[in-house]
Amino acid sequence: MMADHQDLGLSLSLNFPAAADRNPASLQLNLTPPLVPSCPSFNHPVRTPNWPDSCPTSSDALKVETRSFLKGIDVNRVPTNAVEAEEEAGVSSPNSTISSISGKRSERDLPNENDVVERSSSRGGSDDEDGDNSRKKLRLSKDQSAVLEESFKEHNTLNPKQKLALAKRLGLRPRQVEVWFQNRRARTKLKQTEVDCEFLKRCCENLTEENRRLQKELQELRALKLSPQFYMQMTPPTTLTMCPSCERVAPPPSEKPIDHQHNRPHLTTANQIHHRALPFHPWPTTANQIVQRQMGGLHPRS
DNA sequence: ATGACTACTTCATTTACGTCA
DNA sequence: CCTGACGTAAATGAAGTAGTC
Repeated sequence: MMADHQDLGLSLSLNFPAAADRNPASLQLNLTPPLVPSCPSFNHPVRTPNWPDSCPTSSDALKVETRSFLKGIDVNRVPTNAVEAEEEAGVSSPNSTISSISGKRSERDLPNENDVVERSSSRGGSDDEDGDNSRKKLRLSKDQSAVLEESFKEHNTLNPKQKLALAKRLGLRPRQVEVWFQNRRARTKLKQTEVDCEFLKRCCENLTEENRRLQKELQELRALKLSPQFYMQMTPPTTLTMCPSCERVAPPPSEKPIDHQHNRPHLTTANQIHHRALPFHPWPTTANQIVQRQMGGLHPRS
């Protein structure tokens, strides 16, 4: 039932054409969060917005909600007084029920008899007709889920006003809306983690492969070096050098330096100094370099 | 200015329930 | 019908921020 990455709108595309050439099936990842215009500007009244790494992504979670059990039956319709009761409480945090009753966090953390009674009545009051304290897990209707998804696409956190409005609109308790957003954020994060994990796995595989290839190349070069007749014919050993400006491997000294960015020979003097090739360091120093090297080879900027 | 306290939020984790194969 | 797997609503606790005194 769990939708795959695409279903959750977490399809990623890394935009590394060179990598696609190498392994076309491998990376269509896009780790940049999708544009959610209202995300960064979302104004949380109390706390500085804590935007997750990945903003809500797509509407495809809607596709997920197509199971037969939904069938349009709204099992969660609560009497409007349930919403209003919580509205009157003025808050709807996870602890709102308690804090609105006790008024003190410390008391909330130390449940007492009233606590239990209040919890069961406020959380499942309208749901638990039989009056026992067991929580009833209720399915949200297709429509409710759709609206919540739409709202989540706009902003993945809610301020109290939005929460109340949404709850009223959906006929849910604000607490339910809040929990839904909480769980939705968790699902988004989980999916993103899975995608990131997969991506790093691919990076690791590619690095391993590259390492294997380089080891082999090194072995071959050593063999050639030990071969006397070949050794005599060889031009002086060259080390890979890299242009610090354009990050291309520099041509051998016999060749004219090329200005890759403009596809013409480098100018001499000042420009030449600027583009003086430095020894190529095979090990990338930043994660970005790793990714670039993995995906784009030696010259990711091209 | 500073610290204690309160009220509120978020996230991570766990629990419990509904559905399906 | 039973059962285990899975998805998810809800509960819980910890930690953080902001306002007030």
